[in-house]
Amino acid sequence: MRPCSGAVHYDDGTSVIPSHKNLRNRLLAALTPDLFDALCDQLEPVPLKPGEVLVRPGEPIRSVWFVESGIVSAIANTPEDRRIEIGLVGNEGFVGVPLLLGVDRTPHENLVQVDGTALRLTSAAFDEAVDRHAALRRLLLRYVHAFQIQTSQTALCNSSYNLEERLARWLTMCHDRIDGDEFPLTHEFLSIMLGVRRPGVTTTIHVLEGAGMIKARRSHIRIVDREKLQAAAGDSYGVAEAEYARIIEAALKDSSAADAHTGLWAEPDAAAGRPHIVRSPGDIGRSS
Amino acid sequence: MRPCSGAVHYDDGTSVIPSHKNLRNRLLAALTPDLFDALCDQLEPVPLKPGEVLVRPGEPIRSVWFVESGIVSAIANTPEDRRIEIGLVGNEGFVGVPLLLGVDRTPHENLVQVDGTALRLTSAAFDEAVDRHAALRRLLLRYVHAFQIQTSQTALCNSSYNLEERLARWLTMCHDRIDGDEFPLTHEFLSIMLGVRRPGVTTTIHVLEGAGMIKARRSHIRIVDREKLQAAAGDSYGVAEAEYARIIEAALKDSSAADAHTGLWAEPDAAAGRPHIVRSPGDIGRSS
DNA sequence: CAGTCTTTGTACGGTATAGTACCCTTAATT
DNA sequence: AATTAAGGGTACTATACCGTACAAAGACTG
Repeated sequence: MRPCSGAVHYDDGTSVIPSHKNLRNRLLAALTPDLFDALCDQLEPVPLKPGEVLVRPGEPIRSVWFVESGIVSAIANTPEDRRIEIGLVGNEGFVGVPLLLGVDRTPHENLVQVDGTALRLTSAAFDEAVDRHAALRRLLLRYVHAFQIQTSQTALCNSSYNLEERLARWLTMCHDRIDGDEFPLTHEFLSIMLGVRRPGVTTTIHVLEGAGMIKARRSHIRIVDREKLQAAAGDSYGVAEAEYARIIEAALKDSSAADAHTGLWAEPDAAAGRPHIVRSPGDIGRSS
Repeated sequence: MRPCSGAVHYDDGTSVIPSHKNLRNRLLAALTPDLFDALCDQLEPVPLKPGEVLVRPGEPIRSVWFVESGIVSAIANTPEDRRIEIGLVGNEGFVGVPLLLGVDRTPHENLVQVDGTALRLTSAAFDEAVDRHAALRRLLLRYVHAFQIQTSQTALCNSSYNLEERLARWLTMCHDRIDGDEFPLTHEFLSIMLGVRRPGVTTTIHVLEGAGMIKARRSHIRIVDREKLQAAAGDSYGVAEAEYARIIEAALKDSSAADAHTGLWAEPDAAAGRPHIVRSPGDIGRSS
């Protein structure tokens, strides 16, 4: 197995050369080692800094990012600059979906929310890879569907769930995408994402905190009782996560290990060299 | 040019055998005659009846529908049966996007809203066609992007525009997808689509009617002043429509007529045998 | 340590929409 | 023509959230 072109530096000071064995991105991990090898040389490990804009509205998308850690927001906006978050991307997905669909730019935006790392592929290399490898293309297109469902569920939540439920959903979704139980987050930022007033976020956070679900520090939120938090989200959480599990993860279990025909690898996590919590969205009731 | 396997019956009593010359679906019309011919035999003209459910949540999608006339809603829902519309499909699109993405079912629903006709393709025939014809696949994937933008904009609207703007947007979008200026529509139905109370729709319709934008009859709404209506929608209307124009329509104009490489046909409307209004979404300020 | 900026806490009136109830009109059915 | 159902109009209170303002607390900066 060939090493990739650079090292990924983790928060704890360790760094690794990405290989199929220590991948944290679940899409890449689902590829067969052969297929991953074919991509490996072109994948460049890059840090994701909070506030960094990966995709700017109306400007050509130059790369795709397979998120290894951290969280990236997808944001819709209007000419008069109203904005709202329409989806989250963590290590279960990738940023740059329009390129896969043959579109070079989009009116939307991708913004790093929680810092981390990604494996970056130039648009040219990506185009070539999906053109050449049907298994890769098929897998990523399934992810497009999953993301479409996430967007739609966000739309539904924004209009028929109250702020408490939506905030609980959002925090639960973040929790799915990070290691550990705490992440940096200001009320101001949250208010933009959820499309509500900032003081509204403050008081709602107090409600969740009062119920013992979370613990808020300045610029940080820690998930204390994941189960309760998810219950507070109600049915606003779950549909999109179940769909991801069905079409990305369950599909892997169906195929035999390293099935040459599908090009997908059956048990990515079993081979993971770096220990990390396998945080499956929809893994309901997981204890922290 | 081979005729298709059946006839399409229009409301006015006429009926035609679909061919590339009288297509009303803008995606199919964008294909080269050669490519359309290859599909033609498998396209079955079917009526779309109001209330008909084309895609049921969680059940296998058996066909795709290229809409020729009428309007189909895409609806998101939760287990506890909250629902909201996340997009409209008319003759600019097709129903059954998940199949293109390699997914056989979806938690969402597709419901006929305004009656019309479609050209239906079985999922097997569709799979084979997109597998064989890269030009078709590329075109339809671009539509997936356009639809994703529409969904996202809907999400944005639902949370940051008031009912009057959203209703104006919705009616404008319907107007883009029908012939003429009137379509059947109950307040009850609208209230479900927009995720609001039925009486709220009634009073808001009165506002738009009072401003001379629309005329409401029992179960029907007629667009009287499209320009004003669109202005009332403000920036809630336009982003998705501009994106469709950019990636589907503008892309056609860039390529030369019947460009064998792209497989797309440059000027579909120039060859249209049946006269109909070319109603381009985003054709701002068109007079009725 | 003082100054300054960011983030968070709190308050208060204002408004859009929810929830509900009830009645009237129009259309379809017999 | 009488009956029934569907669609639409109106009214009332309730509430979730907005807009705004301002102060307190925490975190950097010289």
